[in-house]
Amino acid sequence: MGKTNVKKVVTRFAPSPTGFMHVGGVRTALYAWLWARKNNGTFILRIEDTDKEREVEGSIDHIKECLKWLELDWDEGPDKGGPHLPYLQSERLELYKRYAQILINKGLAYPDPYSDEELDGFREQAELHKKPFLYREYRPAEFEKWDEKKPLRFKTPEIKETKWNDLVYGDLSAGPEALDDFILIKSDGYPTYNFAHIVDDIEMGVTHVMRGQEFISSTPKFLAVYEALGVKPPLFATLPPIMAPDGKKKLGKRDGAKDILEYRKEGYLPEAMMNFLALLGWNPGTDQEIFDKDELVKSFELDRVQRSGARLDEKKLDWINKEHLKKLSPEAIQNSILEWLPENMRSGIAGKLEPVLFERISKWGDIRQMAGAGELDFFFKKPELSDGSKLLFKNASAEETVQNLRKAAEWLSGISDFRKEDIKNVLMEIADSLDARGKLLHPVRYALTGLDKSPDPFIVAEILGKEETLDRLNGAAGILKSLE
RNA sequence: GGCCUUAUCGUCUAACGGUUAGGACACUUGCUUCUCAAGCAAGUAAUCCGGGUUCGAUUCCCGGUAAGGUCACCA
Repeated sequence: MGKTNVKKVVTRFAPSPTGFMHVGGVRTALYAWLWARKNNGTFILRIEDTDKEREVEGSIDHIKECLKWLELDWDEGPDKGGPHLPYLQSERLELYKRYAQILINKGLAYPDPYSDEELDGFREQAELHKKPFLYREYRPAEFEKWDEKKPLRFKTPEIKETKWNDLVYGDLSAGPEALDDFILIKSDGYPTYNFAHIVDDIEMGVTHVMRGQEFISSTPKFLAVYEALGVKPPLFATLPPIMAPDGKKKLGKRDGAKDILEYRKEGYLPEAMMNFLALLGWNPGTDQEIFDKDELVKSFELDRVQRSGARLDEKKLDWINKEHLKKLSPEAIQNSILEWLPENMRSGIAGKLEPVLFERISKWGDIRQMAGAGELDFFFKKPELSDGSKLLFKNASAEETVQNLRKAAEWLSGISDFRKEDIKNVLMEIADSLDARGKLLHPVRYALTGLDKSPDPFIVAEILGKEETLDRLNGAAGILKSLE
């Protein structure tokens, strides 16, 4: 063994429990997890619950549920323990006060004497003069003693330009405007994010901090605190923003960001989601696009993380999901079919649906719209053929389509054992007598399912049974007839 | 408004300063199929603009422009 001077990699995911998680947060978690796993390091889950106002009940469970779904296992954190207990910031208040005291003793922290109104006034002035608001310009000449009732501010030791290195963005810098006397401890006794995360990252030995690009502008403040504390800062890896699918704005809950667990409901595989998220802002530099978990861990590199924002493209997700579905073993599909079905379909007819789903999944990699979006409903109730013209195949006339549907119904009624093989034979026989198979098969499919795209009409007919099948075919013919 | 970041097909992206600017998704077409979202084959489509450095810029520098972020007792 050589020297082990190289510090063990420690990363963390530190969400605040303020509601559901969307792809943005989960991608940050994924990258931190990938980097830890790739380096045989430690991945910590830490809950940053220092804002009592915004806290949403159940969020912590939700966060854990998301990580579990994607199999992002944490080595330290809630439910798991570890050498740095507790992992909820709200239970670490004494620690933050201790660190605050260090700064006070150095003369680098002081209580804020101003009222909210006074501060608002300062801000208005700044805006009026089209200048950034800088609290330090109003810093009191002499510091009072902190009574723990007033907010405690950091006294920026030196106003200067800041330069630092980022693992993703390279050399970064910011002007002196980025430095200000920000709040360390709020008047309610809780620390701010700006302070708490630094203390915890130090205490927990975090070596790599991954977070969104919105933190670039506050990094100079963080660095000033590290310096004041006399601690070497960790390495920063800033992640590019994820943009909303339509607009150009950063993806946020307001503009339709989805709860990540919605995707689970819609039938996406966790591995597909992981694959998709990994590629949203990173690429391996090869043509490979489909990765399983192990391949991702192996291939992931911070220096191939993208710098520009990426738009969320669900079409790509669909494709990746399909590729993963097609790779599933028959056993895995078999075991999962019932689970993927909507709850109201799991009993009764579900047994009959299994082969349909099985084929659909293994051959087409298709489950999402089948089960998730309720497009299996046609098995349970007659589809509404609201637009009768959709029964027509390309340039087929209504008249000939009515004839074809009637002929199909008539011929099918002659089958005694209503099985998909015979159904297919009969229908194909009629179809082949026409110029285009589509002129028969399309209207039959649409009459039975109300969909352009569906499982094959033969097995659908078998499952529906003879009576229902004939009923739907004749019904569709009737609708068309009335359109003429 | 200050500070900061980013900029290659519609989208995600590749390209030691030298490539017919590559791949994937989406789209279109053909074949096959079961009419289909699978498969196979093909096609359309991009270096934001203007200067500079260089024998040569997608690539380096400067300036515009555009987009995003940030200036909270939110994280």
